[in-house]
This record gives sequence, structure tokens and C-alpha cells, in this order.
Amino acid sequence: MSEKRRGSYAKGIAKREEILERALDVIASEGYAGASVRAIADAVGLSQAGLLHYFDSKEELFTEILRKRDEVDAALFGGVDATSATAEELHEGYVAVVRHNTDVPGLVHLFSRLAVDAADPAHPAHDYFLARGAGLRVLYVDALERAQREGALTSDVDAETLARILQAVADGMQLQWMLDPDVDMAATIDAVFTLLTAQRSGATDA
Amino acid sequence: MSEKRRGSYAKGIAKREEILERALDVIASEGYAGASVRAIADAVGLSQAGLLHYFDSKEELFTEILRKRDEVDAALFGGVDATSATAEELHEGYVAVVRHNTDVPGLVHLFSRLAVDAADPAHPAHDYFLARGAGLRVLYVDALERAQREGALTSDVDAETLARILQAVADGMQLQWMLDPDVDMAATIDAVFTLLTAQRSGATDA
DNA sequence: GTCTATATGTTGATAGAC
DNA sequence: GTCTATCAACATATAGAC
Repeated sequence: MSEKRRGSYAKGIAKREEILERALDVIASEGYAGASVRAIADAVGLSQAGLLHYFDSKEELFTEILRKRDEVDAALFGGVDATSATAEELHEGYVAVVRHNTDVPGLVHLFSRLAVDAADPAHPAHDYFLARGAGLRVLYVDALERAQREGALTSDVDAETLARILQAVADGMQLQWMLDPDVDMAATIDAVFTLLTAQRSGATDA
Repeated sequence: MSEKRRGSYAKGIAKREEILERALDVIASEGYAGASVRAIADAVGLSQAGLLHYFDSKEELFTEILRKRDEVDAALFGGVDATSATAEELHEGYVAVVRHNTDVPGLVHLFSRLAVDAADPAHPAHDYFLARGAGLRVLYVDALERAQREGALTSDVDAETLARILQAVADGMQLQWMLDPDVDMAATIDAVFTLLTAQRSGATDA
């Protein structure tokens, strides 16, 4: 999982993890303002060159920070690990994550910024975002399809598309929220789930 | 509407517009790759300094390019002008715009990039995005509320929130599409409208 | 109004001492 | 493994000639 690292073994890898965790904390609490390598270096108590000793480039560094964030979030809330969540668990987990994001504006900013930069296939975050999105959607589709079969969810739209919509709303609401922190991201996500579940009476009941 | 411009009058303003239109074409066709002022300058046939003669800064330049884009789009599709669109017209217009965006990846990229940068209240695009979002939502809310009163649309979620969701899906789908151009933005937007309209049988009919 | 030239700043990355 | 020092590569913005 970390094959391309240099001659450094356990010690170096541990330090690398430590750096990422520290960077995560700093960005979360102090925000991301076009964060440069130097800024992160200062924050984690290393020189700029010292920091880049552990990462091939700035872009890789930031990509790894996001990866570490996912890891931490997955541990806190049932992330990509939860293989067989119910739609209700999915709903609650989703809202919980979004609500939590409100407390880490710097990470939201970093995520959005990299999501745009990652459009370039040569950017290290390109594959990260592709894999992340695909992974999340697999998780969603699984839960959504089950809910659809149980009639607890609309079947007017296929689960794959529903998953994309859920992801899009989350990402899009982050943009709105960054622009105006008064916007209630969690409430809006919640409303989407209302839309998905409210209409099961249509073809089934009548 | 353009009061802060310098001593230049009609002539200068016309040139400014010409620059923006040209820049729009170039970015639309050749893409936006972290486009610098110099790149735009080359494209429009001016030196970098010559171009900045018409704009206070790079950030203002790019903001104005987006503004011009809105202007052009509003003329092509019923944009912010259409005051009393029906939900159906809204639906069609929305999908048409999104479909059109597929042909101008550079503009989509620029838009997304600036949407992130505009999180900073000091960025010239901050007010632009705030006003743009608010304007679009007023338009949507108007049409959505009317449709809700007619029972053609779900009333499980208030129109204001629905408008935010629609906006979020569009912005979020752009991120997904930039990452993977195979993603069908228009179809996904279409599915959202399906969600909004499919469930009107719930409380009303039964 | 537009150019050339340049001031000024910042960044990411590297070389080499310790 | 970490630092200091330094580099080259831009970028934007400005000054001043034409």
C-alpha cells in the first residue's frame, strides 16, 4: 500500500503518518488558505525541505492528507468499511459526516480545491478522487438497492444515479457553505433523503 | 453597472467587452489550464500589461469572464431574466444549460476553480457567486413554489431547500464530470427532476 | 492605449553540510 | 533524517517609453 516510498522502513513510515495527522489537525483548526508546503512544514515543525523528504511533491502531500482524512473519518463514522449498511444507517452516517465537516472548514476547502485540480489526469489526486468516488458509490448503491427492493425507497431512479446525486449534493453544498457559512449543509442533505423516501406511496399503495 | 472603470468611456468599455468575449471563446474551446493572465493576453492578442490595463487584477479579470458567460448563457437559454418560468420550463432550461456545458469544459473548470477561491470574502468573485446563487434561487423558488401549489411537485421539502439542492447537484456533477467526462451530467440532473415530480401521489391522491 | 522592461514576490524543489 | 541555503520558474503588478 506504500511501496514507492524510499529506503525508509517502519520508522520513516511512522513519521510520515505522524506528519499527516498533524497536518490534518492544523488545517482543520487553522484553515486552509492556499496552504503552501512551507506553511504545512511550519505547522508540523519541520523545514520545508524536511517535509518534502517524506513526499515526492506538494501535490502528493496534499493528496495524502486527504487520504488520511478519509481514514480518520472512516474510523469515526462508518465510512468505506461498512459493507452492508441499511439505507437508514447510510442516511444517518451521511448527515453525521456532513455535520462534522462544519467543524473543519480548512479540510472542506482543501478537499474542494483538490477536487478541481484533480481534473488533470496527471495530478496525483486524480486517481484518488476517482477511486474514492467509486468506492463511496458502491457502498451507497448497495444500501440503496436493498432499500429499493424493500420498497422503502423510490425506484423511479436507479440506485447508481441516486448515488451520484447524493455525492453531488454533498460536494455542491460544500461550495455553497464555503461561500456562506450560514447555509445548513446537513439539513439540506437530510432533505434529499426525504425526497428519496417520501414517495413510496405512488405506485405501491394506490 | 460599470462605474469603477477609469477615464475610459465608450471606446474602452467596448474593447473590454470584446476582450471578454474573446477570452470566453478561447477558454471554452482550448480549455482552462490554470490559465494565467499572460495566456489570456496572448489569446486575445494583447500583451499581459496591455490586458491588465482593462482590469484591476487577475482575479477581477476571471470574475468578469464568468459574468460575461452568464450574460451570454442567459441570452441563449432563459437565464436569470425569465421571471415567471413554469417548473417544466425550468426543468428544460436547466438540462439544456448543463448539456451545453459539456461543450465548454474550460469554462466549467474555470467556474469550479473560482467557486472554490471565492470562499475568501476578499476575492472579487465572492460577491459574484453570492449574488449569482441568490438570483438563481429566486428564480427557481418562484417556479417551484408555483408547481407545489398546483400539486405538480412534492411539498415534502420547501422550495428554498429544493432550489439549493438543484444548484448543489449541478455544481457537484460538474466536479464528477471534470474527473470523468463519461459521466452524464444532464441525465443526472434530469433524474433529480424525476425525484421531485414522481411522488405527488402520496398525500394528494390517496 | 499598448508596449517593453522590470520590480517584487512566492513557490516548489534540490544540493549538500551535519 | 533534518537542516540551511539556494535555485529556477513562474506569477502579477507597475513604471515609463512610444
